[in-house]
Amino acid sequence: MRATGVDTPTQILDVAERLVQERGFNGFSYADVARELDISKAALHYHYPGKAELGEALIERYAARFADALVAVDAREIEAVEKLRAYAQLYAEVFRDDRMCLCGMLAADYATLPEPMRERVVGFFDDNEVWLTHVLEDGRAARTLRFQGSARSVARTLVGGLEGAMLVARPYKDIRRFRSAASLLIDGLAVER
Amino acid sequence: MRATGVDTPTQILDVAERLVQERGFNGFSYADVARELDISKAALHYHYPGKAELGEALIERYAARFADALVAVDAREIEAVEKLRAYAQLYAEVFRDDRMCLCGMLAADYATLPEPMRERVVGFFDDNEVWLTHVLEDGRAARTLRFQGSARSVARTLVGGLEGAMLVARPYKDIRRFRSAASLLIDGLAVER
DNA sequence: ATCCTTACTTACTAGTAGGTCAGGAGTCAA
DNA sequence: TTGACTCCTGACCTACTAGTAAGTAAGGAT
Repeated sequence: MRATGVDTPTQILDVAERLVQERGFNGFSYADVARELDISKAALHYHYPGKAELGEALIERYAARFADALVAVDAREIEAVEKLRAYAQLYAEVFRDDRMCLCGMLAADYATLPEPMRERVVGFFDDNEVWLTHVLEDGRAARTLRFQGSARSVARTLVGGLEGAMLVARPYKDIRRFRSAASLLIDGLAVER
Repeated sequence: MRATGVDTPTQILDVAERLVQERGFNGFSYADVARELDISKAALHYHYPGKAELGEALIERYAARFADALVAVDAREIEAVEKLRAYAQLYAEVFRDDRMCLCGMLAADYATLPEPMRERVVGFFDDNEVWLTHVLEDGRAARTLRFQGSARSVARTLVGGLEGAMLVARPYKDIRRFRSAASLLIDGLAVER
């Protein structure tokens, strides 16, 4: 453990996470991470035997943090549309410093990922979809949300829409592009009053 | 020129395009392309001096084909909403055989791209945005489309929404996921009657 | 005092990355 | 029949890739 007070495995995850979110899974190397932390490549292999295992750990931590954030949103006594806005806000926070959603980035790299990573990426999207589906159903039942089609299909459209909004906004380095798209996607579901 | 009747530069673009759309710009190599075409890596360098130039040629051709398709859509005397559906259909065709939109994929790889490629990727999105903005404005004027906010911001939401729908649908290998999201995005703009 | 674990290091491997260069075969016009 | 041009190959280069082998300093347990 070094001066930062953060243990090495965590520091490795922090650096690798940022690199994957910025550059993609095939856009960074063990050497990149080792250089930034000023440790040897072999130290990385000590903590994470291979890139596949590092990738798995990355998704696991990211998904867990996201899941925690969703639980926190649920704990707030707010209307469904506000939960959707809070959900979009999670994405907006990720967008800062030119980062793409980790799993959105890995979805792009999907064809080159080892199988265990693939399963976790899909699991992340499934979890998001389930959470959004519940929020949408609650909102429809409470008549604060209105939409055509199944809650599930709207949930999928939202996940895709927000991931895509990040993807396209990133080259422009303009978070307003993301916010504008997120607002249009969500406001269209709100019952006017 | 070999038995196929297609010249080498075009064959190179064909293979490289598929590889980028499937695996990303950092997920394929000159060796991959050379192996598939059964020519030497040096032959690739003869036609495209470096990966950057190959990438530029890739985007140029892709954007030109896309632009031609948009002109063809415009030539058809159909309502704005049908033009939007035709636009989404262009994406759906790209989605076949596990391909992501070339520029959507390059948007993910954006941080690692050489500057000339970056400019062309942004140019592609700009062109799409402009075309969609015109269609949306025409539709609003003809009262066949209805939406909140500027046509420009809706255009951006559509580009992002469709790119993201492809991105997320690809791990599931399910074009219905894409079609469903595309329908929800576009039908929400149509004036009911 | 010894043994064992943790957390590394240096030095190395085989393989792949993008890229270069000299030259050769085929075509074509003068 | 020579020269120029196009399109290509084989041999090569340097840098980097993920990963491994062997060793070591520090610290706790017995």
